[in-house]
Amino acid sequence: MKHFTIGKLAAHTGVGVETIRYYERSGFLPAPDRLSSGYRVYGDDTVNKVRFIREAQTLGFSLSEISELLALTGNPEADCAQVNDRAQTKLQEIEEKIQRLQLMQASLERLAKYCPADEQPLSECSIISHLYGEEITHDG
Amino acid sequence: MKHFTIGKLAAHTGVGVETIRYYERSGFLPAPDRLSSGYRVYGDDTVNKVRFIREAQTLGFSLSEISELLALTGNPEADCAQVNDRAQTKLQEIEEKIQRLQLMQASLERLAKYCPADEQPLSECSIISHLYGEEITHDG
DNA sequence: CTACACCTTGAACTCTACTACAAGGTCAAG
DNA sequence: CTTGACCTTGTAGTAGAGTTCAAGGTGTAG
Repeated sequence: MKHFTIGKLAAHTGVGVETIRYYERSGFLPAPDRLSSGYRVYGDDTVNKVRFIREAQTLGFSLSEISELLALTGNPEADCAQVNDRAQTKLQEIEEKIQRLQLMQASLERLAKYCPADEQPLSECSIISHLYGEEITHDG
Repeated sequence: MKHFTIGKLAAHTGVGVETIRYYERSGFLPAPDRLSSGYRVYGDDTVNKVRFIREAQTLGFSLSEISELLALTGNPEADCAQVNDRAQTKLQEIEEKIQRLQLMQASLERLAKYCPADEQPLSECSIISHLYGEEITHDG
């Protein structure tokens, strides 16, 4: 197991040193071991943990939701029934997000299709009307 | 076209009156027409616009990113090439989000599978190790 | 043994996205 | 023609997620 100071951890994950301390302060990362000097020492598992946090954030999970995801792991006191239960809940949330994104995707694709790369009036080129089902009439 | 006061608009979209004024102040919604009394009057298109904003927020888009999405629409000065271009960019972002969510989904599903509803030590039940490719060894 | 980058703590500051409040005008019901 | 819900503006406060700053300790290269 490699070990990192906070600066190396920050460099490997692309976040600021302050952010990592903030995560610790806020309970999103466990308190690491310390050197005699007081410096924090992290294992490479923490690199993955931090990357996971950033990943999940870009997907619309708040830090406290990410905590719940992280809580599915690493707690040897919890039993599998509990983990399984929470995993199912999170899976539903993820499924919903995917479906909504796919709706948005389909709408944008339709928009792009009806807005090809030449000049046309754009009054009907609305992602919203595409999303909310008002039929457009460009082909008339 | 139905029309709404700010209160009705808020009720129809599930957001607060203050939030709608905040959206206007911040340029995410256009300034609506006013009655002689000064009351704001909205058309039902605004209902869809506000719903779209909330939808997109839960999908991890910030308000300023949502602005960009909304800017793909409703501007009769813009030409289709421009709209098409930006739509493609946004489509890529959406595609990435979907792929990451699907990765997360697969990991959680694997986690749930290896953590069935009976008691086991959870040391290996890590969504992170599932995501970041460390092979687990429950079947040994 | 002195630079200088990197570490420590704690507190203050910033930005985003609201949310609440104060002081007052509007409008429909009784 | 008053009550009370709903509207107006403007300002201030809050929560989440960092970010910056001050004052000082650590560690290593020259």
